[in-house]
Amino acid sequence: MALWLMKSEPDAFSIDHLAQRPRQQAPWDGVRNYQARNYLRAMAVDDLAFFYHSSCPEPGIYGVVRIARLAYPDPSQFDPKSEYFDPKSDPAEPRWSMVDVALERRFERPIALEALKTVPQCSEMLILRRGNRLSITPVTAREWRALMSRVDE
DNA sequence: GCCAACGTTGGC
DNA sequence: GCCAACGTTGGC
Repeated sequence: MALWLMKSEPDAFSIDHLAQRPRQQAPWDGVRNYQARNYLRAMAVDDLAFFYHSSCPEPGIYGVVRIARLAYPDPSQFDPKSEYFDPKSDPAEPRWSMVDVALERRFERPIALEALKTVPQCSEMLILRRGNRLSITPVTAREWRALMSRVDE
């Protein structure tokens, strides 16, 4: 089983939005970066991912989601009215993928970015790298354990 | 294929 | 709002 971190601006889509969806499940659409897309396609059902809020007053990890459906074409790429519309994507060979995620756990106390930076086992995390803009990144088992043990303290 | 210009991201 | 970082675009 692989572990991930998925970033979203909470104004657009937050862990609270996910919690309000039927069955607390939703498509993770709008990824328009090739490397992030490749990570989406590498995900397996039941992989777990941290849900990270960015561009907000308190950036950080707000909970955990489970991958509920394997990557499939993101319909918004073909919708001219969508902000994610991509006129260059060929319906015969869709360029952009998405997965479905289901809420696994919402942290009572989120792990703030500020706190994340102080965890020694997490010093190599991609999210902490200056200028990193990837919205989907792999997380190691060691990083995962270190963070989950903080949550459960 | 190079690379400058431009747009976007995201913490602060 | 600022600014650094980085991906994408497009002229050559």
